[in-house]
Amino acid sequence: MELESESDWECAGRIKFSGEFDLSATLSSGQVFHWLPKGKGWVGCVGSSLVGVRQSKAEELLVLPSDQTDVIRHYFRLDEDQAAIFATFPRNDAFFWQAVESSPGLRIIRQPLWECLATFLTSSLKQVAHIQGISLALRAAIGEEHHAGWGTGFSYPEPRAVSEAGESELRKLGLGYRAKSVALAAEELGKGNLSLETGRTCSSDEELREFLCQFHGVGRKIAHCVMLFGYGRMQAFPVDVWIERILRHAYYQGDPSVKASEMEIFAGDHFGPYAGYAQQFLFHHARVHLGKDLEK
DNA sequence: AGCCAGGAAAGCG
DNA sequence: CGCTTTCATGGC
Repeated sequence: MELESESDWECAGRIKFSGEFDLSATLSSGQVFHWLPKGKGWVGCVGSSLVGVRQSKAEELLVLPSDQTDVIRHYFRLDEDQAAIFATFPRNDAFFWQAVESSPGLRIIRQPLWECLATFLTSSLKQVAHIQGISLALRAAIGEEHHAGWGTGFSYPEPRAVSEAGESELRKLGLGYRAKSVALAAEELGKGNLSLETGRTCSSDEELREFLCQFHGVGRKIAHCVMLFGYGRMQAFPVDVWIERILRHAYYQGDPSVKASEMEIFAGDHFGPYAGYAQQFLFHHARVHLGKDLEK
């Protein structure tokens, strides 16, 4: 089955939701890196479940197998009151709303914690296309293969499996110097005396960030990515090179002396409790629509 | 406080 | 085909 014909989706589950949602844009927006387009939809794993998803209408998703609809609804935050979130954004920021308008259907995904941490550890100083390649190679080499009549996919390997593979194996998969960080984190978590679940109980964002920064290779940027895409801390605002460029351009008249730390504070202040959500619009807009023009 | 290694491929001309 | 850049961090 190539998921190309209507009959391939006949037994799919159906999710009706309200608000803006763009499946393709969300899966290609640099928060998750392993989904592959197939036929009219996308195939990938959510945790250890192989899932096929297709946007059949503006406000409808088809899900294979049909018993994964709840998982997918949760994964893409389709149960959230999006209008209420949009209402928290600053109304008088024309630049920001232009970024929203260019892809209003972007949503923040709720990712499993370990694969989120490991993936962003491998993402440092790499391009999205490259992270995708490594991410898939790692899953295919160490992860578990899942089959369905309509497709195949690999789940992200558990910490134990990554730790057993070791740093040298990860290097062979193209992780470079990042292999050390991933191997160390896998070792730490595989032993079982430390769990990422502990982070869920942190009462403040600062506490959670400090918890995450204990891992080798995790600084503020990666911590904020895991907080936003994994823990659902919607105010976490990762400042990477793209965000730095776009904020400098839009809010600081291109002033090169403004530092990332200052931008972080400004963002929380300016965009509010869903600053991380706002970041995703700005990031996507910077990459897709502005690109090189931003340099000047 | 600022600089630089580390590591590989995509993205440019 | 070569050169630069790349969703950073840790250590000096």
